[in-house]
Amino acid sequence: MSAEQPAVTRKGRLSAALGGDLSFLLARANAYSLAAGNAALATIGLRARSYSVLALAADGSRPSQRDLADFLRLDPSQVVALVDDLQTRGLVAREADPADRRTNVVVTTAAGRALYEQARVQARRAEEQVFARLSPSERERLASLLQLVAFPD
Amino acid sequence: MSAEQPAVTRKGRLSAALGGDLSFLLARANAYSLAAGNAALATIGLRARSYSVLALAADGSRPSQRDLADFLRLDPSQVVALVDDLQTRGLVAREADPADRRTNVVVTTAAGRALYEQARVQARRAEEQVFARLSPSERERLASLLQLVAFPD
DNA sequence: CCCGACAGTTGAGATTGTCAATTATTGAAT
DNA sequence: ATTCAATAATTGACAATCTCAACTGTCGGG
Repeated sequence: MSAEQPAVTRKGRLSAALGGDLSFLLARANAYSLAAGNAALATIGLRARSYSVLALAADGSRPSQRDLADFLRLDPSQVVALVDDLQTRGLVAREADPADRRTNVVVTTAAGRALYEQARVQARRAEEQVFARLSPSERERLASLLQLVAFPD
Repeated sequence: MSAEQPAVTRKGRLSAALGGDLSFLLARANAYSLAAGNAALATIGLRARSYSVLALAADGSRPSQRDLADFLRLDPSQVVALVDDLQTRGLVAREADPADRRTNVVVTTAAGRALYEQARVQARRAEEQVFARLSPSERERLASLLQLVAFPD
């Protein structure tokens, strides 16, 4: 016990109402994670959002914009803006889907892949910092619990 | 196993890049939680944000706006807008802090407490739905892991 | 008394979330 | 073959949120 805290701390007092609220904890943890991610990625001109699009495009899975919208839980119109931006910067390209002419497949350029490699390092750095207090096994446990919430198939 | 899924599902393919990324899982889980919360609270004219302010004001801890900003991880100017709104609707009031004239203490009115009781029911309903796939002990485990991330004292 | 720090407020601009409407295309049912 | 509901992408509009800078009044220490 540190000696310089009041008997009832401010955080302690406020925790009563929302402190055990999973939704609140999720929101606050996410706020930290987002802030750290954006800060780390700012050095290379990306935001968490654009990084996630770049990452999905970079792994060769050839996602459609619809795929991206579903997976990232974004409105399709947001994906348009994100891909527009990355495309203008020469990091990704829209390719026609031979099987369906309505569909655009998003792929990375060489420059996009190169930047993604750098971005990954930064993203990892941010994640390391945000989840520093969790052991590897705790991180796995957290991931599998979050999976159940994030993918309620 | 349903018969109409391709051998490699779309989700499965995309999961490769970000699927194990704690930051991404956090973001996606939070998106669900926020959407469910806002939907449930919309019936009584609140959003997750205003609900959280109301909740903190309602439990008698007499938080200052600074306390609210820190706890909810908001910019102080956002708290101004939130309290303005709740105050205009007669749900909370700003009280002078006798110990520090710079500080406003946010308290609930009778109407605010009454609405909060209704809101709590809705918030619980939303939470129940978002975390339906977690057992009580899994929820506790998740909460304690998130605490470490959300409050990195 | 002075002065750096803090609480609250205002205002601005960027980012994100949400929704409606439009075009081109698809796939399925006539 | 033709029609038609559903889908992918896009555009546009608007609300909500985030982030920052500047300003006022107050506090607390030197």
